[in-house]
Amino acid sequence: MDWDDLRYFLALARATTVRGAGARLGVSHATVGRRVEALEARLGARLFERTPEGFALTDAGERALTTATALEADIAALERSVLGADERLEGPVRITVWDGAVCDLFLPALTELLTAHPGITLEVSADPRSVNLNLREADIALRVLAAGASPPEHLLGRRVAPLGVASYVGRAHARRLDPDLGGEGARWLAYEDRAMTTALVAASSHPHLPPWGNFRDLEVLASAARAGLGLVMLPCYLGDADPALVRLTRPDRHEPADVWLLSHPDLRATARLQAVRARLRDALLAAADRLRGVGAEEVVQD
Amino acid sequence: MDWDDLRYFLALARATTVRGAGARLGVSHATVGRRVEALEARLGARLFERTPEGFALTDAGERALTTATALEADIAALERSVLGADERLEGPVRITVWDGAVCDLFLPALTELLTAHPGITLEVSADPRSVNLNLREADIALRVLAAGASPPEHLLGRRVAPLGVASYVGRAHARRLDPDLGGEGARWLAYEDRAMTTALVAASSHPHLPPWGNFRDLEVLASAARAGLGLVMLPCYLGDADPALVRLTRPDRHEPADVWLLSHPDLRATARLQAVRARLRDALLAAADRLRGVGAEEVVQD
DNA sequence: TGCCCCGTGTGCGATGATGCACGCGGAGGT
DNA sequence: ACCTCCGCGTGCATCATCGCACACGGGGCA
Repeated sequence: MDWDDLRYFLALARATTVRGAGARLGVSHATVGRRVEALEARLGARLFERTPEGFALTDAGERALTTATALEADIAALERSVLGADERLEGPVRITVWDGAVCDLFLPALTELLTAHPGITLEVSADPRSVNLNLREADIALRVLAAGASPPEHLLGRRVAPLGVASYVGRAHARRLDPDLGGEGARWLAYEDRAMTTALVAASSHPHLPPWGNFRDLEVLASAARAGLGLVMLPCYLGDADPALVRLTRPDRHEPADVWLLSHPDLRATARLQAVRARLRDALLAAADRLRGVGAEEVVQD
Repeated sequence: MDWDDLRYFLALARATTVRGAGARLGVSHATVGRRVEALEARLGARLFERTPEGFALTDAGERALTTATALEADIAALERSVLGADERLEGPVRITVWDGAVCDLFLPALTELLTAHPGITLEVSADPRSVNLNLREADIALRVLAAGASPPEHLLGRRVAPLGVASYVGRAHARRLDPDLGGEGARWLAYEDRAMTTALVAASSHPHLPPWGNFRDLEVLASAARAGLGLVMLPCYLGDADPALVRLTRPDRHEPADVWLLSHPDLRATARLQAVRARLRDALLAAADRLRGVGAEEVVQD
């Protein structure tokens, strides 16, 4: 019995295809198939039903999934436990941000630390989805939470700054699109998250303008605005930093959300994480104005 | 992170030497060392302190041991869970007995079942130590419990017969050693378990005779008796079946213990285990007289 | 109805892990 | 004080495992 086979089983149960599971595990789909097959042989039971739609769990598979999920959590806890006692300024630090552009706000502040301790390796990933710090998918998470919301239970969290959102228009298209400059037929470029879009539009300076389109990434949204496809509401740190964008004439800065710095309590004492966290926090506090979007207002004058 | 490394870690934590751990796992000692080393590298922490006396757990190792032990239990439960639903009369059946000689009492009764279902493979091991059925070290255990004692909690148990113990002497040495035939200087050959030996001697027909020696295996004890090294108290199924042994003239049959048939509730519904268990139980019930040691009394007449 | 795309299962070459044999160091016994 | 035994770490030959490429089958779309 190879305990590692349960890792493959778990991935396959979640992905439902050997290709998908292999991609997540970073191995070939053939390996996933072989390992799961071996596991079934050793256990003497079929864990999956091979259907044209993919791999579906059998009853035995469902029971195994329960156990395997618990195992995964236990092993993640083990990792955190031993990592929590690590006093060396070496090793990987995994940061996840909700949007890649915020890196501009803190990466420069980390260079000194990173050059002083070349053993520390940084892994930054941008992913708007929530990550599971309990499973150690990351060590430090930068996330945006609605104002007033609390971070998940049992997580070490610090609110570093309110996140300002403002309305922007492509600089080259301001006269054509800004309603206050006589623009006609303008529309809001919409996030993929329609509920959030509706809320943002309702609270905006021009709640009567219709939403249009469906953009998932902030960067894409900014690009669409630069191209003059419509008006857009963006985090100020993004819109203000983009010279091809300009805020609408009528100010409507919202601060509906806060930026949080999250990490797992088990890793509180880990030296390298402590160091990175401290620099990160300071950098974000120092960049609070840019995150709120104050001090950078600029309006196109007629 | 290879989950299987935790299996090696666990074995090493218990064996304290890579050689011992390798032996238990059925792999080379080099492999154990390499896998544990890899685990430590991945976790970024030393789990063992390399001392001249062997591998000692560090603090981090102690914490890891807690988790790994829990993982082992979970995985064993998973095995039982999927195995419990196995309706095929195929696969391994692992039986452990407290003494190899009892196999004579039930193996003949299994031949029919085993020839009818060649897919069933039998693995029998004789080990007087207690086995952990929760960890699935065996599927079915035959164990001797003191009269009145209960089987471990949460275990499916059935008392199949009282175990008779009687005193024997080598047939060729009866006249010389049996006190009731005028033997002088006789002594009891002692079990390794001195407490049990003392209790047995005290309850015997000749409590004044001194214990002597230190014999671990029942078979060895019987051999010593055959050689005339002394008197011996043996389970009746053993002594009565040995033509070179004869019971002492003064009867002193004890029934201080019971034979129990133990298995795990999770495996109750497993077809092949059900079948084997049923045959096993019937065979032992049919052999109850031999286990008690009645109907086979034989006394050397002067 | 025919085409295309996606996903699974299999054969072959390559890589990485395993087992074996050896050297070394320390502890215990004589 | 010497010797011997036991256990750990390392180099090399072997073998299992993995990744890659291909064939096959089934559903979706035009």
